[in-house]
Amino acid sequence: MSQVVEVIANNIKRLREVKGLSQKEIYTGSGIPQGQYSRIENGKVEPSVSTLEKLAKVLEVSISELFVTNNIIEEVNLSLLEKVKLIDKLAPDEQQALLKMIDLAISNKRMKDNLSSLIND
Amino acid sequence: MSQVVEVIANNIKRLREVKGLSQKEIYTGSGIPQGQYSRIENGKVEPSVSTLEKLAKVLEVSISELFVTNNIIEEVNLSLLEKVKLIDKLAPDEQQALLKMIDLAISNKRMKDNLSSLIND
DNA sequence: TACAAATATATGTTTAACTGCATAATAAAA
DNA sequence: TTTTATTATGCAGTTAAACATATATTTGTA
Repeated sequence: MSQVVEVIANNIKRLREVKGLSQKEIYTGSGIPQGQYSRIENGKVEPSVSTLEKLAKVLEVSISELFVTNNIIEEVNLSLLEKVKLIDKLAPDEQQALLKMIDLAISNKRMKDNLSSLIND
Repeated sequence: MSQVVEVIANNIKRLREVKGLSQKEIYTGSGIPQGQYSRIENGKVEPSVSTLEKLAKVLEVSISELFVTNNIIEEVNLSLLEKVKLIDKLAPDEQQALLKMIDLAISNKRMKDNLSSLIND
């Protein structure tokens, strides 16, 4: 079974305990059958997205929180984020020009990567 | 179909396009059958977690990013953010050049804003 | 332009996995 | 031991995954 299944199982259990909820409160509150919840918390099954949605709701968290502990915001370098906000405020033509340059640099990099993989493989 | 399905579909498509990847690059790179990928990007199915895992990998994001809707990040232009993040992958000299141009454009805008406020106030 | 070939995207069908219900096994309490 | 609560499992039904096939779009060439 996937690595993620275990992560999900642990996150659910952790969140449940942190909030002082019993298993019963979770599966009754979420409408997930008890048997299924048993399998989920034991990592015996890979829950569907809609099931995770129900669980996130009773646990009062976003679905994303069931997958990882480190949020997007932590990954993204803040100054970069500020920069993005600023670019967003530029005049359309300036914005376009910048984006074109970025695209160019990126596609150029991709070409290089493809070439090197052709050579090395 | 669940609300989340649409969110996922949109996020995947957006990330793919921002990174300048074709559908083919995604489904070959992820090992997801072409037909299934078509249905996913069109929001016709609710992808399993392990499928999302594969997609997140080729898109070079965490699974949680496939779910984002109401985050602080939503204030900023998501596509723009992804694009700027790609700068990270470039060679240092190219990176610097781009960032300099961005800064230039931004400071240029500031100057304009300051001037106009001088004039108008 | 017209046509063919190639590429890209969408859909029909079978197989495998999760869900939901029923039931069983286990543990706790009286 | 009997009762009750809690957790686990067997099985039918539903849905996504995988494979095969079809449709649509793009590209190349005369």
